[in-house]
Amino acid sequence: MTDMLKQGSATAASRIYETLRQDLLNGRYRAGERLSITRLRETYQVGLSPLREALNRLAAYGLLRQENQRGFRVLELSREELADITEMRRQLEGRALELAVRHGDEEWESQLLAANHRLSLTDKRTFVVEWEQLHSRFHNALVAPCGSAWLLRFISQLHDQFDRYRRVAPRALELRHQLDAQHQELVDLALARDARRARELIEEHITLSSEVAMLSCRQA
Amino acid sequence: MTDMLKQGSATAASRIYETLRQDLLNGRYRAGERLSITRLRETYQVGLSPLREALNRLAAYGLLRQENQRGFRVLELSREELADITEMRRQLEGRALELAVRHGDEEWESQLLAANHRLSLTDKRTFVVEWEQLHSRFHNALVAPCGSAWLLRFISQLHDQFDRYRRVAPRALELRHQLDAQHQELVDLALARDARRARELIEEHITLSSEVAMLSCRQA
DNA sequence: CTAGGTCAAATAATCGATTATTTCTAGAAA
DNA sequence: TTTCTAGAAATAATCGATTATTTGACCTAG
Repeated sequence: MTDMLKQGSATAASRIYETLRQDLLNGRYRAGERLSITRLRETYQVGLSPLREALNRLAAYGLLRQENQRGFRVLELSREELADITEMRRQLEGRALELAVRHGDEEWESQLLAANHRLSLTDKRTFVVEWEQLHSRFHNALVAPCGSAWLLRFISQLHDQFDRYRRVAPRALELRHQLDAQHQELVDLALARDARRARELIEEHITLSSEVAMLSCRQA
Repeated sequence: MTDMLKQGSATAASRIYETLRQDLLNGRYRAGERLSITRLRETYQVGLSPLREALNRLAAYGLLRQENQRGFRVLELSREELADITEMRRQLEGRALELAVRHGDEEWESQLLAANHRLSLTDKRTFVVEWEQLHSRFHNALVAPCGSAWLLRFISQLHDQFDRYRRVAPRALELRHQLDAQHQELVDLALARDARRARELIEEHITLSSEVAMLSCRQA
C-alpha cells in the first residue's frame, strides 16, 4: 500500500486510505466508535466515492468492521485479542527474524544500524507520531530479508493491529526503558548472526510490550 | 465476509464481492489479466459504486492488484509465490491443527466426520465447484477450534491464494488419490487426539498438493 | 405505565453524469 | 525507418443527486 504513494499520482482514495489508517493507529477514534460517513467527508474534505473505497479497504485489512446497511465501526479492543495478536507476532516475527539473520546481507546490516540510530535519537514523548513511525520501520528492517512476502505481509498487518493497543498503553517508564535497550541488543545479535538468540530476544520483546499494553486494557 | 451474506440484507457490494471472489478462485480470469470496470459492469449487471467497492476489498485481501489510475489486475502466478504460500500454510495450518486437536470438543469431532463424509461422496470431476467448496470446508473444520482468530484468518486467506494454483493443476490421478486418502487419515488422527502425527500429516498433505500444483506452474 | 407500532429524520448505499488520466493512433521530424 | 509528439479515444476516478434502510421519537392500545 505504501508504495502507491511513491509511484506517481496517488488517487484521492489512496490518500484518504493512508490518512485514515494513520489516524486509526494513532487512536484518533475510540474503539468501537461508529464512523459517520457524512462527518468523515467534512473532516477530511473528500468526496464520497474515494472515502467509501478507502473504508472498504480498511475493513478488508482488519482495521474497521463493516456492517451491511449500518456503515463502518472502529474495531473493539479486548484482552483476548491482544493475547492472540501477541502470540501470532511471537510466532511470525520470531521465525522471520531467524530467517533474516541467516539471509540478510551487508546492505541489511547498514539499514538496521541506521534505523536503530534514528529511533534512538528521537524522543518518544516529544515526537510521538514520528517515534511510532521510526519504531515500525526498525521492526520492518529487522525482518525484511526473511525471504517470504506473505510472512512480511502478515507481520505488518499484525503490527498495525498491535499499535492500536500500544497507543493506549500507560507510561511505565521502567519497562519502556527496558524495551528500548532490547532494540540495541537485537541489532547486536543480528550483526553477530546469532539467529537463535535473536529469535528468543524478539519473542521476549514482543511479550514485554504486550504486557505493557495489557496494563491499560480493560477486562473484556 | 461470509457471514455478511447470512445476516439479513446483503448489499450489492457484498454480493458482487463474493461472486467475484468465487470467479477469481475458479479461474474465470487469467492470471495477470486486466479487469475492465466497464466490462465487469456489463458482465455482472451491477452499478459502478458497489463494483468498485468490491474490487477495493479484493485488492486489500490480496486477490487483485490495484494500480492507481490504471484499474485492477488479477494477480500473477509464480513458482516462487507458490513455494512461499506453501511454506506459510505448512507453518500455520500445522500449528493450528495441533492446537485444534488439543482443544476440539465432541461437536468438533462430529463436524469433522460430517465434512469428510460429504467431501468423499462428491465426485471431484463432475462437480468441480461443489467439491472445491466442500474441500475448503473440510480444511476449515479441521483447524476451527485452534483458539486463534488471527491464525484462522491468515489460513483462510492463504487457502484462497492456494486455490488459484490448485485450479490450474493437472489431473495427476495417482497423487490425487493419495491426497484424498490423507483426508481420511487426518480425521482418524484427529479423533485419536494424536496432535503430533496430525500435524506431520497435514504438513505432508500441503506439500504434496503443492507439488501437484507446481507441475503446471510455468517457470517464473 | 409499558409494549408495540408508525412515521419522520438521519444516514448508508447506489446510480448517472462528469472529470481526469492513460492509452492508442497517426503524423512529423530526425 | 525510427523516435517523438500531438490529438483522439478509452477508461479510471470522482462528484452530486437519488434511493433504500435504519434509527429514534412519538403515539396508541393494552
